[in-house]
Amino acid sequence: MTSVKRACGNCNLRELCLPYGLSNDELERLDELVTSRRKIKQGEFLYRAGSGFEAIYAIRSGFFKTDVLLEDGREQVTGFQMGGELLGLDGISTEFHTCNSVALEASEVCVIPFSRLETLSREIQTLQHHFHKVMSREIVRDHGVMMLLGTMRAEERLAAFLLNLSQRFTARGYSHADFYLRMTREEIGSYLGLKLETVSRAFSRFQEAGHIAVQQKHIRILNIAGLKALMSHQRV
Amino acid sequence: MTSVKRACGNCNLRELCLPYGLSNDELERLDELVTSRRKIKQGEFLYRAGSGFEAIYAIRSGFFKTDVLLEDGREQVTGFQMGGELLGLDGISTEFHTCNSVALEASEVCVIPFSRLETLSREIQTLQHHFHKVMSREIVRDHGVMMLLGTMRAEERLAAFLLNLSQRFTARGYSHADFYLRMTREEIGSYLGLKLETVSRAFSRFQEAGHIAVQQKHIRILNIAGLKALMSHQRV
DNA sequence: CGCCAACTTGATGGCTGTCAAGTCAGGTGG
DNA sequence: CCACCTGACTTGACAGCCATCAAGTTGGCG
Repeated sequence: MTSVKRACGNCNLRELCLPYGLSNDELERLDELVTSRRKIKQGEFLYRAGSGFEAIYAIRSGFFKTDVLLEDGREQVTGFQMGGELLGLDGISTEFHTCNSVALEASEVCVIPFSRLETLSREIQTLQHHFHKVMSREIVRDHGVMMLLGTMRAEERLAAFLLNLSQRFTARGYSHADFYLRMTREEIGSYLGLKLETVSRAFSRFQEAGHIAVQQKHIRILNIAGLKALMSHQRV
Repeated sequence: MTSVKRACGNCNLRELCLPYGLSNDELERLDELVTSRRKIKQGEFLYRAGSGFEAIYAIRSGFFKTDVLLEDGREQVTGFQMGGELLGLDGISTEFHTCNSVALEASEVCVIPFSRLETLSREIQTLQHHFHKVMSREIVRDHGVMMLLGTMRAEERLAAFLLNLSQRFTARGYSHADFYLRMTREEIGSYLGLKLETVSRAFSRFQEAGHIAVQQKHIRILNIAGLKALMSHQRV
């Protein structure tokens, strides 16, 4: 844990994160709340299913996955998170986390003590409303994943996944067409409800079709329209 | 629309709904906010994807489904909702609803104007916290559906679905083992990522195995342990 | 340099989708 | 009151997508 001054005011992710829309005065009050950061090494847990819930976390740098485990060992990756996104919202419900959060690369998060966030959002309407929007956005995102898992075929799922990543990298100022995957094929597969071999085969077919260039985790998107077209095919 | 006094104070669903945990004084203040109700006939929309968001809705009686449509016509049912549950949380994010909400039987909902709910939850900490819990619970529920869609086989999905319904009926004072489905096989299938024929076959197999008795939409659970056991089988 | 995890590719099989035909139940109108 | 009609459901046959099993390749790291 490290402590910081001006956590949010100086953060270049603030437009993607909790401080969105706050005035300078309000930002300062949020800064008083976000006083500690945590560094997480690759492979380490930010929190585990079953652990007590006290804070939510804003990703300052790095990349995470969240997953749920069934008693029999089956794993479902529920999401991949990057800078500016919030982690831990699942814990509010029961005061315990219900999923695991694992860093897929060396990362740093801002710790946001939840009860203090609630206090502050009782005082700052903008903050309150934006927080509600963030939670709602997560629900909408989850509906998109259900759609993906419930109705799409393997190649559609992977195309949707790549387009989603591309879009989020763009929003953070990175290339939309050239990026490194932080997760393994198995983790992609778990997220998409597929086996790693199926993911690998789909990558290969995309490459053969000239839609992307794959070199292990290095992805270059060559034909965005081609990927988008893949998603409008009905299940035959 | 009808107007009411003492909307929540007299409602027997209040322990399952938004008023949970409020004092009598606080309940009265919530009652001032929940002043109108809406009756929805079977098959009618409570709201549609794309329509403006102004309020969330608490189900006073009846049964709903929510679904998302893809441009090419594919439908994903994202949930089935019953008394005491909140509808419309998806709309907070963008000020527009992102899914459709359809009554599966004649229903009645309490209209909760959202901006007024935010105002009140800035004043009543208990309400604020409980609302956050409800949103978080929805996120956790969605993760459960992802797990179901991503890792479970057809019979496991249907068993999980029946057990979930049973549990929710129990919480509302109905029989856990004898109930009527409000949705069609096709809607169940959409929710579970299966085709209606597969749902129908799974029902038949459950019946042959003596786990349930099916007569169209009338379901009797004969062997809960048998259903639960179905869910612990690894994908072969 | 060697080891290991991650990945790719091929062969095969099974679960579930698809297509088709038939059954059932509820509602309407004569 | 009953015949008819329609939507919902069931059941069977078959096929295809993806999982499984297996073997080989690549790249990173000690």
